[in-house]
Amino acid sequence: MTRPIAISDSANFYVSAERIFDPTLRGVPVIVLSNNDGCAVARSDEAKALGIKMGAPLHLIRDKVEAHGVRVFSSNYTLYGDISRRVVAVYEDYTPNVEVYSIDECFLDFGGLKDRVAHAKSMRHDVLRRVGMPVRVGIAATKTLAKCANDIAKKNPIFSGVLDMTDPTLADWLLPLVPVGDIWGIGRKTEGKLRRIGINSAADLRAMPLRQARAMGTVMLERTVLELQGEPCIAFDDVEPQRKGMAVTRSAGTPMLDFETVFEALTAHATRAAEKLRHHNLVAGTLTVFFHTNRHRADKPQYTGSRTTRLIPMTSDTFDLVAAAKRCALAAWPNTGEKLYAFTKAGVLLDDLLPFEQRPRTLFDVPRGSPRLMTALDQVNKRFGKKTLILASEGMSRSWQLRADHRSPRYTTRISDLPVVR
DNA sequence: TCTGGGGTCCTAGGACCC
DNA sequence: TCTGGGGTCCTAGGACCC
Repeated sequence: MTRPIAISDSANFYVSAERIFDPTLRGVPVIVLSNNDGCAVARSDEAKALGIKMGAPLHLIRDKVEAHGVRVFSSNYTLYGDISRRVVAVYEDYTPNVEVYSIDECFLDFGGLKDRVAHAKSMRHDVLRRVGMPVRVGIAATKTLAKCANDIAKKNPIFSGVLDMTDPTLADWLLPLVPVGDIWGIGRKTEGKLRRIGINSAADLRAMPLRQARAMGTVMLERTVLELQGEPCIAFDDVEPQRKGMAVTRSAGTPMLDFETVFEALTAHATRAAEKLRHHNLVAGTLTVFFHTNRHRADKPQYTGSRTTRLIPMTSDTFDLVAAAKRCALAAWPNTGEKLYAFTKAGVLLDDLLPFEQRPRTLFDVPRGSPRLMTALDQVNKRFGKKTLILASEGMSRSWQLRADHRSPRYTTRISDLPVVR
């Protein structure tokens, strides 16, 4: 038999992270908003019970929020990232192999254990005691089955947060309980297709002929069927893969009406992208810029601008990226009258990433950009705080900057954010 | 008034080659 | 009259994930 895999995920991760430091949030409805305070992306159980859906726009649920005194937070990624690292550190005490899958989920190698359930339970208690984060664990022969087990444990308190579904007989009993749309890898479109032919649960999908799965979906659907049958197709992978692209995109707090403002935002995004590249010791070969108007406003003029350019030689230099972004933005700018469009979102995408050492050299490999200046820039901004040194083209008005009206203190990473106790 | 951000993988189809 | 076949590479777009 293959090595059992566990997946551990945090309950309502962002909300639980907020609750660690503010006990008054426990037992009451809490939501955490997406960037720009747009949508609810995390909800406490109490908020879910009020009927607040995942991704609900704040302006559409305002009444409910006010009527029930829902506590509202802007997202505080600095805090969540730090809590996530602490949770992973506990997992690492319980298994030699951890695959960090997302900010709140890890796959764990649970091979060679005598009593997997006891092991998972003590891990769970330890995460709660040492970090304050409630987690749930699903265990099975494949990743997809482990996700199913986790889903069942989440919805049925009888399992106390741990379900080991390694036993096939148990899987026979439980898989009919998992709706087909809740299976890992089955999204809205595929769910629709499957339900139309009478496949409604994980047990149904497991029984689907492979050829039919391949024909209806892609190899991905075929793989999902095999995984449900207990045959691993998605490898356990605890080495971080080489990332292929990165993006910095933001909605604007207020609409951007002219080129200067859009370019200020793009300067900030390209600057941030360059910082991320240097932090990972990467260079990029392609840069794309885009900006668009509000798609939810059919009554307003719509425009999407987008241009891609090669970066030769490949670079992580802020000045190079900002210059390339400006060329793209100018080329994509609408040549109609100014201020016709209200742009609400802009972004910089980088592709063809390579480790700096593996970059292709030009004939004479003339040093490009200003590596020492970039090092100095990064050091100053690290020591004196983000955005201490910026390019002038980022501007000072920051009218495009996003809203975050409800952000909690960065309790674990910024001393000045800590509340003063008298 | 107000609707997120950052990823991965797969496929189809076009361009190009011999 | 009759006009191949089989590759590779690249890109755009779809679907999915959290």
